Amino acid sequence: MSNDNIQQLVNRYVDVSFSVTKKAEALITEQLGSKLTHDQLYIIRYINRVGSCTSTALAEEFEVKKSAITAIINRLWEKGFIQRTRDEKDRRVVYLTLTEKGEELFWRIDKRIQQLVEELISQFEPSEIEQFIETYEKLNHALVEQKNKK
Amino acid sequence: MSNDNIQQLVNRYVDVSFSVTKKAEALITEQLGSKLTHDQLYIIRYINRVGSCTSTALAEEFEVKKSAITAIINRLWEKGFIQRTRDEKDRRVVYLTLTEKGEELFWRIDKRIQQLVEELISQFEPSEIEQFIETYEKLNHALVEQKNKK
DNA sequence: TTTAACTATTCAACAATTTAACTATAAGTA
DNA sequence: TACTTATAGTTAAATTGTTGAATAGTTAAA
Repeated sequence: MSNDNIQQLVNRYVDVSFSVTKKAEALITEQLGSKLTHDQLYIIRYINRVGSCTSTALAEEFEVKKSAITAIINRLWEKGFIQRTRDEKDRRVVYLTLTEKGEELFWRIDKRIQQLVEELISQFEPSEIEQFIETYEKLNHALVEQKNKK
Repeated sequence: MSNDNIQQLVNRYVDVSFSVTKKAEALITEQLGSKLTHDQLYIIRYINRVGSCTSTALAEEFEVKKSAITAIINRLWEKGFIQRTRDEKDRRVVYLTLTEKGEELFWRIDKRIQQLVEELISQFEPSEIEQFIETYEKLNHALVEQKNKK
């Protein structure tokens, strides 16, 4: 593939992924109200999925330092969305879980997001969506490989 | 499409787009050194493409307030990567352009990014990439439509 | 000419991030 | 057992990006 072609592909990809992310987050902002930031929603979404996890796990998952996680968790804890529970066996470890209030909030926001997505994807063939996400996941895998090579 | 299917698609999409963005930015971080942040690179990339633009245009393009742009531009200006030029006809307007130093920096980083992408996309069929970006652009378009509806 | 609109900036407040230092706990070793 | 090293999490200072409100200067409209 020629340099010009690659240049064009990079530009198209960067533009469209940037634009889509921005627009999707703008849509979701209305659902978040002033209760959560996007990063906070991502964290809550993750904890909801795994049920319970540690700061270290979150830091690895989100590829940031642990102190960054502490800061976000503190804010969510102050708002009453997250609980901290010390492990009795290993007292260094703190397990993070959603409170009932946190679960309820996430459930409500997630439902609204699904409604928005439903409107959106009705315009696509299911096979096109499937192919799109598959290629995206393949790209993700290729990035992991490239990272491991170094 | 059933609710469960939509739920699954949303989850897969959010996960993979988040993951790819993180990993791509991690790869690029090494190229940026301590000279630029990612947002600063996005801004420089845009100005490089259009040649010259205003704060207002950047604020619209990046969907943030003008004061956020002023802050970023100030930092890039302090580092000597960006020039400000007042419009003589309409003295409210300030045109932003890259300095020679800014152009040279962007050129160097962009070249490295292309090399990285080249390694990556060699693993894909050109038609698969083309289809992927087309669907992505279609999604972007659908988001614009949905936004305008409101 | 006065009023309204627009362009950009400043400032205060907050969120997310990194780096470095620190506390507490657990595990390994001599 | 006592010393050392490693791990989990937090704290504090500094930087960056963000919003919202206020402001200065300029242009357009009434």
